[in-house]
Amino acid sequence: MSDNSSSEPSNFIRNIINDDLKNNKNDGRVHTRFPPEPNGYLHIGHAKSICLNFGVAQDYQGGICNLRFDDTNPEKEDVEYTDSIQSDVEWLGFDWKDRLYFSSDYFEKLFEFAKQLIRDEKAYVDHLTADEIREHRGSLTEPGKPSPYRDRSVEENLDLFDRMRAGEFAEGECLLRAKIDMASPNMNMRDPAVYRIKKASHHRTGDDWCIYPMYDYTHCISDALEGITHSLCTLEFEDHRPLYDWFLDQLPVKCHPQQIEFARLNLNYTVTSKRKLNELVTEDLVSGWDDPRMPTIVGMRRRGYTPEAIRDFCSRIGVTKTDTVIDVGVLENCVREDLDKRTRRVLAVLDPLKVVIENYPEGEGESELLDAPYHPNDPSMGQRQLPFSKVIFIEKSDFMEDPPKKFFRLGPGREVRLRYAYFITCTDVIKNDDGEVIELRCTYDSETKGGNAPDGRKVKGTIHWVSAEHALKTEVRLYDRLFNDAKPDSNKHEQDWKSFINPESMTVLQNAYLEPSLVDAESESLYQFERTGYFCVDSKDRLDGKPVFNRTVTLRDSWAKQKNK
RNA sequence: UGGGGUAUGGCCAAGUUGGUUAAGGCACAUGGUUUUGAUCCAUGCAUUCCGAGGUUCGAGUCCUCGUACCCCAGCCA
Repeated sequence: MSDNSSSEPSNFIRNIINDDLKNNKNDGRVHTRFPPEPNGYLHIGHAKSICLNFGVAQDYQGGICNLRFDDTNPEKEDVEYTDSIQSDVEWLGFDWKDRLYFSSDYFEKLFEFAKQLIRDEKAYVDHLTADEIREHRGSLTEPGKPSPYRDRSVEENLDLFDRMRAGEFAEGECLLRAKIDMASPNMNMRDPAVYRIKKASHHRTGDDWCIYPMYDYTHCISDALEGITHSLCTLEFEDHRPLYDWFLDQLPVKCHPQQIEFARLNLNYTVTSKRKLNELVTEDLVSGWDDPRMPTIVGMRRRGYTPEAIRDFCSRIGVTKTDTVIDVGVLENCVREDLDKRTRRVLAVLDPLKVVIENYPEGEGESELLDAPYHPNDPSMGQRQLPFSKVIFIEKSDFMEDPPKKFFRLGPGREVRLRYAYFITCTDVIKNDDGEVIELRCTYDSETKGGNAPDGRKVKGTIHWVSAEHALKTEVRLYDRLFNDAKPDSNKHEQDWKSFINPESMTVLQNAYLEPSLVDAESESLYQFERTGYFCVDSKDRLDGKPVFNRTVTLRDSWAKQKNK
């Protein structure tokens, strides 16, 4: 196995692994795992962990990464989640090969190990109630007190534990605890629970068990059984490391993985707590886990984010132990960067303004086809033909009756270029009774076909358009950030975080006119609508058989900045 | 003095055992190219590394004392 030689930036975890390799620790193996609990959908925060665990493994020759479900709490878990998680990890571009594991597969071994702990007088069955246990635990500044059941005999404990498994006790009546140190300054070491009674059926083991092992006990042993070398987890488990090590030190396992903690991902303007995401879904504040505004993998996918962009994002933000908040703009920028090179450009008018070209031939069938490349900087993407005719639509925002000095677009008497078509000059403005501009009259210069004037005259603005008679009219959804506040997830907003939901996070346009080539756009396919943004075909909804488009992200807009000055 | 962590520009983040000019990305600013006010290209952007002392020829890197913030009292993970 060789040192990390990829282009991935160095980070403290890679440095540790490099050192381990140098010292021939773990016989030169690098073996990680991604260990989600199947109790919800994966989100951008998980993507960071996935990219780290799978990424680190694949950058070392022979390195491997397992997918393991930490499924020790049947009340919260479900196959819906084991399925979606696998599909998400796969979509992100990672492959666990034949190494799909479940902690529940180790239940029998875990049970035997627990008996070993009892025999070694390292665990006991406690009959205190949950409240009593809390009282005995002490506080952050005061030591705990031992349970009166702490010194039961090995025989009694063994018997009681067997009877727990046999279902002789009610939930909460008793539990198995590790016997460590009730006075430890580390709360996790004050005789933590090892097994509790839950008369719930498990999504994989059904009703085989009525006692279930706790995370701390299960996780380290699962890692050891799988031969994991580096067990990467988030910072809040730092205090659990002594316990992780304690269990493995007591038990006859040959492998003792090294737990290394890194900071979880925080993104501004978004929430990533499972509880909150769940609330958004159950309270119908969004359309589901895959609502394009959700920071879930399925949501981002439906929004048009690509695995490449998400992976790039994860590598850009780095891996450290510093508690930070990443600007969501970084993610959006990764998406723009990836989409810029991979999408075909098309013309789409989202907020239409009718334009009649008065000197263009009139009548049925009076139209022509204009060549238009799919990507100005990448000829290999080919081209299509755009139908042009007397009546077209342009973007309302591309016309101003009284334009400021730096406005390059259309105005009374002004000339602009219609992309890949002709120069047009606005000759008349038609308004309704409310004074609202409802139609423009223009003339075109037939010499400028394709967009260049033979006389060499220049035009400042180029705008997009769509032929009215040929346009594909369909639904386009404009998505924006779900929250207005930069920190909806902070403690301060524990109560009112939902009040920061951006009322304009989704705008449905029923009146969008797209170039006709888009009728056949495939589900999930990505485009750039020139001058407005990147869009993808929604994977679920259609409108009268026609594709519906979701805005993935806008284009950078220096004009908008200019305006705000 | 409960315990465990973290502090490098607006946001991230390199900085292998102290060695000479503090990487890179994002953002921002300014110019150039451009039939997308997009892309692309160029340039600029920390006399300073939470603070104060100290060691040293030399410290972001070592020592001391402070300060701020995060995590921990589920039979959740």
